[in-house]
Amino acid sequence: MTVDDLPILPTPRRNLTAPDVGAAVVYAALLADPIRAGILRLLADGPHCVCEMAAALEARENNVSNHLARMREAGLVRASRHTVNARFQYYERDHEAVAAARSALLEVLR
Amino acid sequence: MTVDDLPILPTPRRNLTAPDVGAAVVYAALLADPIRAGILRLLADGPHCVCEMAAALEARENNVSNHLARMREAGLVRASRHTVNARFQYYERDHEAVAAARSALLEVLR
DNA sequence: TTGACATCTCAGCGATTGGTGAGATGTTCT
DNA sequence: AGAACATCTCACCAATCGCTGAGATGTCAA
Repeated sequence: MTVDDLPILPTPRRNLTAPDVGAAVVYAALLADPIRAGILRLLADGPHCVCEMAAALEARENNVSNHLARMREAGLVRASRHTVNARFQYYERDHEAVAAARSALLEVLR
Repeated sequence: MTVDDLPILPTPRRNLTAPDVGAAVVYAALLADPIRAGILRLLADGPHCVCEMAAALEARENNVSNHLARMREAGLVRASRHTVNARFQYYERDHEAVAAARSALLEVLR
């Protein structure tokens, strides 16, 4: 559909309902940072500890930890200490939350 | 896969390659605002003029116009005056750019 | 136990961002 | 031509955001 397919003498429709994009905006804001997006991309291939991700992303560990805290609160990732070497905190994605993010964003870009 | 499926005595892999999330971050930043996300969602159903979208989103027209300018520069939307009533500037999505945004974001959330 | 390592938390700062107001351009109608 | 309308641009301000540094907690190894 191009613009010229519109009805002749268009009168702006001023009573359109506002789309609900709240969830999509929240998830997009989380993805809108190279470190957070990099973390999510890394975790797509399986769990990683903080120092692994910091090295891969060339960022400082406390910085990565800060971003992980935000994504943890948003429910996108989950942390658990490894049972053998508890010094490392391993992060993994919450697949349900990631699926929710995916569908919320696809709803906007549909 | 859960964390306990990891190899015993894990040694952090510090030589992982950094994923390229540049495009996804740019598109996510554009979606990370209720007005811009609302615009994209509205345009999914066909072209709209600025005043229509401003009314639907309950935002001021110059504010909507500002956001449209950013999305225009990013190539996500395109504007053209209606041939009959040239007072209205009709916006439509650039389907190729939207598809690029979709695949960049899905690559991160894969 | 001591030291090294991995992670977390948080205050502070510089940078970026979104909304606003005002003014300018272009279009339609009378 | 003049008035009303639709849109655009831009400087300004307040709010938000990301990075840093410092200090604290917890874990392992010597």
